[in-house]
Amino acid sequence: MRKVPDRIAVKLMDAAELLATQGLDDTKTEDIATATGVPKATLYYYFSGKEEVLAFLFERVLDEVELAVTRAAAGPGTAAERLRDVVRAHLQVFADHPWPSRALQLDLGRAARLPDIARRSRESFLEPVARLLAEGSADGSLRAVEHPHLTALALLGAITTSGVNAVNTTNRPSVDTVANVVSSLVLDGLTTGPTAAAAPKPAPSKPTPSKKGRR
Amino acid sequence: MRKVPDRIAVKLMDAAELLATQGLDDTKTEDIATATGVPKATLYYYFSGKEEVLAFLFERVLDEVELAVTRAAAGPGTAAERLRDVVRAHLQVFADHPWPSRALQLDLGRAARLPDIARRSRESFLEPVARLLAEGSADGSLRAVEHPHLTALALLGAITTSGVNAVNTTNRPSVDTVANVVSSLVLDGLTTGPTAAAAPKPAPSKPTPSKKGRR
DNA sequence: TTGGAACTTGGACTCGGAGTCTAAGTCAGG
DNA sequence: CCTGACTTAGACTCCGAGTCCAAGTTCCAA
Repeated sequence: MRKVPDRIAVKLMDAAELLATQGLDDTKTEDIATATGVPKATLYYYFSGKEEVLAFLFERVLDEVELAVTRAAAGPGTAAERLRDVVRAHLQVFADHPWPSRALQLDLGRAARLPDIARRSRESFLEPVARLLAEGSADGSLRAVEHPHLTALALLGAITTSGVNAVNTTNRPSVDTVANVVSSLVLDGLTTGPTAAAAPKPAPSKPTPSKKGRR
Repeated sequence: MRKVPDRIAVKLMDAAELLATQGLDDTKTEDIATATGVPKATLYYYFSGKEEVLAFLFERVLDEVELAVTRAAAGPGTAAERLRDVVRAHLQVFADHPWPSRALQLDLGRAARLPDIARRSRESFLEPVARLLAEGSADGSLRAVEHPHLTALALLGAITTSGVNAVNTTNRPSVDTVANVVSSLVLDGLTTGPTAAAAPKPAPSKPTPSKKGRR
């Protein structure tokens, strides 16, 4: 893939709406050409085909994510505060590029091969965040986690899924709303105070057959 | 789509490995025919094409998810405990069907249209879980959340992403490991104790420029 | 200024594979 | 048996991805 001129790159980001609404394979190369105003032959001059166009979008978005995440992770404040920033920054990228984000969610496997996806998400998100978790454990703002990489992966899922799908609901919530929901989910947890949380497994926990009566 | 005989359904679940490794469009209908032993003409007798085969896999997996989630949510114990069960049960379904799960992650947009995906995940997961959150707030085992639906969505992302991708790493972690990571992430949160968590927004929070010194 | 290299584009072409169709079966149940 | 649902091989159509080329245009370095 040759270096894509800005003129074309911008138009492609716009044309992502097509890909997001129709899906990649209901979109002919000609459709992309028509929608962007970039002729088919020119597209083939820069890309090996449709999929590489999607791959290009993928890279673009991921580049922004990487930048945003790295920046937020390196910011001021405790690790916990920076983790909050990371969540918000990541969601902001999706909000800035709703169509490419959706197109990627729907045709992820055609934007890149699995090893590339794995590598990219590792470098752009998982490792920075795993590092942040370690720092949080060191500065005391976060508890130590046994599997930082897996934890980061779960967090990535929470962010991407809520980020991409929130765009799609009838009354789209603001980035701040989504960011708060996710942050509060992963930082504060769902259990009430330390009471329940502090006791992960006090006993084999019989099914608590007693207090059935509600209210 | 006619009712698919079990004989064929089983073979298709197996052939999902093809779809997961090559992707749907590097897999010709003939390949599926060869891999499953079900001739192309027979496939077309039951399905309108490749995509409907994937859609069939999609439905199958989602049916199991729905069953597992509903069952876990209706089990005994506090809402918090049941939420833990929901996480584990959902992850177990992915572990039981690693190939279909991966195929779906990679070609989600070809397995179903966005509205269908939204509806299915709403019915199978989001609503049961949102209900569970409400119950937890009622029985005191979970704190009240402002956006239960969004929270459930984030949780769904955490589960699916970690569930599908954990399968793929070199040393695949056990379902229990992943379940514990996710549960502890969303139930206990990442912050240390109630200190940080208890103060969501005490003030407009200036960037805390002071305590820069670590340790 | 000029030469050439990189870029741009229209339009014609090939070709693989999705999906259709048919006709010859097989099988189950009434 | 007879009927209708299912099964299958194989030939066929047709769309659209990707190739190719030739005629430009732009840009830069010598």
